[in-house]
Amino acid sequence: MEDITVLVVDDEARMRKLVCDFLQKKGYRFVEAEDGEQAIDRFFERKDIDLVILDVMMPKMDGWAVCKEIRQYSNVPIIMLTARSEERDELLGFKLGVDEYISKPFSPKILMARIDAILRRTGQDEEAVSLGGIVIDKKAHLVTIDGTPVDLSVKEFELLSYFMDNRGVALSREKILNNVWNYDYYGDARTIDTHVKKLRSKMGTKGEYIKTIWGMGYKFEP
Amino acid sequence: MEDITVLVVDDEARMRKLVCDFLQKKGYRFVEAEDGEQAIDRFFERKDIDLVILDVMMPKMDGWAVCKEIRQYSNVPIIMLTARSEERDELLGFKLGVDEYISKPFSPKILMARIDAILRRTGQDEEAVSLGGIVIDKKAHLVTIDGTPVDLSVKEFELLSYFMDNRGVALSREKILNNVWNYDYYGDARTIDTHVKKLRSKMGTKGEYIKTIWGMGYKFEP
DNA sequence: TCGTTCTGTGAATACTCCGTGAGAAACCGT
DNA sequence: ACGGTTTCTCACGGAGTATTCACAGAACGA
Repeated sequence: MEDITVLVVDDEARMRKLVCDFLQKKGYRFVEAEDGEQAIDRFFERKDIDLVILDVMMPKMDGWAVCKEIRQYSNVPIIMLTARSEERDELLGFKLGVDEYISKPFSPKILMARIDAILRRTGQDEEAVSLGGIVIDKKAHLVTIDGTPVDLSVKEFELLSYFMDNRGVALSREKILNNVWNYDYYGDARTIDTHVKKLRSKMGTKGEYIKTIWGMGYKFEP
Repeated sequence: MEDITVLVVDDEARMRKLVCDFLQKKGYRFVEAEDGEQAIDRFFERKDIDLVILDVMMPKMDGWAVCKEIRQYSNVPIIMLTARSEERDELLGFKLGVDEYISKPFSPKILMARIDAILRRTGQDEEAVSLGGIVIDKKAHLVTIDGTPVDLSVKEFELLSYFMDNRGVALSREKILNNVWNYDYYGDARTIDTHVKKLRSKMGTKGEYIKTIWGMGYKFEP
């Protein structure tokens, strides 16, 4: 696969190495973190993490806490590594938005199979998303509306992309800033508005898909 | 478990009945469609379908086409029923956004287990609270009464949300202020009344669900 | 019944938030 | 370095909302 980056979080170096070796063999890129805090830092530093593999038991900040924090701002798929598969933990995890569980010890084959399945399911390596006549091809960085290509800047593209990944969901400005802009970006609130304006105008009639929710933010709804 | 509606699409009446019987036993509501076109109609007629079970082989419009069409506008989970599990089909399906495959013949137990798993995973039974014809979807920031959407301001939305989370509980003005407004808000007591008034009027007949408790506060009771 | 207390209501006011355009700043390829 | 493009900032006007207030009328208790 091309350019899929996986964040591997585990306090045991041996375990990290094991997982990373297999990831490398499969052609994925990876980033390591040895505790929860580092994981959060790494995740928000880089904006291109496509999948997180997370150990539950860790010093400083355990896997649940990391998961919760990440979920505040991102829908990135998360695989949890647990020492044992306890039913209770699984329920907690589902609430927090964990996508998959693997209990140690596991065979790397299983891990890789799950990774593939999740990426396929969440469409990280999908070619194009199509919604109500709007086709957005992340890989080609191309957008067409009803067949005719639309010229978007990078920010506009990312904004539209974020909207389309979250259709029907009310998105606060804060959330949009944290996802489309850098995590630590503290700019003017009007910035988003300006980009939304340009997007809307470039989208023609379909610009109405981007709805304003007064006092709240925006929502994309085809 | 409450008020989950499943759309069952299959051209064989026998198969539909089999699936629906089990759905009913599990307490799910269901809608049937016997071909692709009907499926699309049913799906967009009602806006409350939480899950689609879709046969691949059908006259007029096959399962793939239905899936593609639905995916243009909705992220609803889709389970595909296939005659055989062919690798190629699975790949196509994943691209189209199919959430799960089950190949015929299958045991109803398996089907039910998958349904539960998917609903849990996609969290369709979270977030949206439904009471007496009023559906409030916090994620989409959307309220519908008997199917028709109602336009609420943010404050009204939060107030209704608070009421619905505390149905049957007598709520003092102080409590409402502390929960819906900032806890350091020291405004006029009439403020709440005004908002309740607007809420009631926007809710039509269902406005009566918000009952006044004289000398005390309000209570929401569908 | 009557007075008191509390609530419903409509209008007026104060306020917050959004859309917009112009321009500054950063970025990029040449 | 230069010109064009993209991104960001800012201030303003208008739209939409929250809050206040005064008053009428309902509920309650004596």
